[in-house]
Amino acid sequence: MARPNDEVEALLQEYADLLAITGGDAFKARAYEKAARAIGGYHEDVSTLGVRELRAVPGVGKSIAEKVDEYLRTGSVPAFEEVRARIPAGVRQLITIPTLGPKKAAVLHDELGITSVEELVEAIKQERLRDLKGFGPKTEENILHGIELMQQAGGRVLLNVAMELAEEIVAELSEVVGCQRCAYAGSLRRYRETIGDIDILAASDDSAPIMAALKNLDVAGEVIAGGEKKTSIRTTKGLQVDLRVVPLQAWGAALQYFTGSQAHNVRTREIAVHAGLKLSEYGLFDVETGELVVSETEEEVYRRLGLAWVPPTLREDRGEIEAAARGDLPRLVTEDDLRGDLHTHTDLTDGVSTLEDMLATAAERGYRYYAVTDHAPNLVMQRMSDEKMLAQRARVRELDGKYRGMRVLHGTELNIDADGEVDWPPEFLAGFDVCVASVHSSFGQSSEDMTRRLVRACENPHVNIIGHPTARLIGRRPPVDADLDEVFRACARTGTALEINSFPDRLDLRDEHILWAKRFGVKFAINSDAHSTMNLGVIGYGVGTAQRGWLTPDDVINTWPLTKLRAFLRKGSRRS
DNA sequence: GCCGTTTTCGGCCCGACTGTTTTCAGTCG
Repeated sequence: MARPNDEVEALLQEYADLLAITGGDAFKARAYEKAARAIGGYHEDVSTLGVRELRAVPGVGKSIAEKVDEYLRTGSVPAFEEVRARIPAGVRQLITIPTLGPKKAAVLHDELGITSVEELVEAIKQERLRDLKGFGPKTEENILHGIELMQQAGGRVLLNVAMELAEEIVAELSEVVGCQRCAYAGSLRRYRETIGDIDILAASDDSAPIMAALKNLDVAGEVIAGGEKKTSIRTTKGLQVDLRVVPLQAWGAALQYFTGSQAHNVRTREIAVHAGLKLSEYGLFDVETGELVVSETEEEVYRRLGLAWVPPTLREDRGEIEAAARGDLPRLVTEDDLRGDLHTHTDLTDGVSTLEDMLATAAERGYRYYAVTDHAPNLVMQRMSDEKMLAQRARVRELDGKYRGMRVLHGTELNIDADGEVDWPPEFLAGFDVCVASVHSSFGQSSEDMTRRLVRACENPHVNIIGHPTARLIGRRPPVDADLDEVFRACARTGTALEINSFPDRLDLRDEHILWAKRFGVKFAINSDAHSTMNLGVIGYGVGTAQRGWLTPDDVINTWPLTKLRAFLRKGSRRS
């Protein structure tokens, strides 16, 4: 399901890397990087665009537009092939080793003829790096260590793993005497689906005790770097934690800077430069006088740049800068907007908590309505039967409104089979208040078959929500291959919502797909897919993902009042 | 290579830390 945009992004990034390795104009390499990012995040499918339209993509000029066009038409670009022929793919691999960048990789290739990570390890063993200028014993050690790390870990961890650790660290550091403020920033604050390292920011006049506290954490494995303003450790499990300590008066500028993303920061700094200002983690300064303009809060920094405060989940340079400048950033959906959860399980199937416990916990969260959606019989291992389901429904009706007045909906999670059919005949399905339908098998179907399968499920008048639409498991199973344009169109046409499944290893749909689907007029349901009372809280990760997809409360059916929701659940064809 | 109510030339985001250096290049975020 590689989007043409993703493919072109990868191609341009590769060329940028190779340019960096071959030396020459560093700005040229940066221009390709910038264009790569812009195309990766561009809302239109680049394979449908000609040279003129490609040039409308920010950062894409005549030269890159022509190369992209050529690539899309012929599958190759001579300029790229030429540099590829000179720099073996293995050399590019070298720069993925931490502490080894393009300059050192070039030296290794040019001086020693090294073309792969394996050859590099061998060369170090043979002490062949000893004579190279700029390579000392510590460099060798760092390279070997970096290779080791790369081999034992994919590097990134799931959002919840990083979040739990970060909250612990923030709590610990906040206790240090002299610590005036402490918070996590970085991709974690932006709710990216996986996290490469944890960024912690603290405010204090005396950084030493806070740095020491970080190094002394139980989870601290090794110290990667330790300075007055910045300290980096690696936890015993291999996750890097960066701590920056700034004076309290620089808090806003520092938080803005360390939240990123890099692309967003480049944009904000460019705006500063054009206004005769300089933006750094210490504040916004007047270039002429060197005087500090603002720095205490993020709001002030953005305002002085002529921008509304940008929610962290939007800071990816996907149009939020322009929207902030125009003053029409979306009013993003929040966890408080959610009136209910529409995909949950009990111990009747594979959940571990009873119906009563789930309802009690849901009611405590303040939900106004809540759907119980246990698995249907076609997932044979769940041992569902008509009798069990009807008995549960009777119990649900008894408990409806008994927990703080919360309305309880009776639903099910159907299984979309390889042909797009679901469990039970229509007359039985009609008895449910809400039906989620999901793919649980035959993940490897062709794009054509999978598309037909999902569209068929949407066309079923009883299917209200497509559960975890791409069925991916982050780091373990790729998304199914389908023509998402077709699927999104079918959802919009039939009044079928797409789920944003909040489980941290799913987060499915993902942010970019949400943005994409929204343009078709699709509605969404942010669900926990909870299998125990403990899981109901994961819905916060789904909300973060929805925000990354620019969703407002109106886009999300489980923020709606129950009467409006019920009307949606009747779908167009069954409107009474 | 891109881009322009400072511009079609001359800029391009900014700073911390490390390691190998005697004043700075490379890497990272």
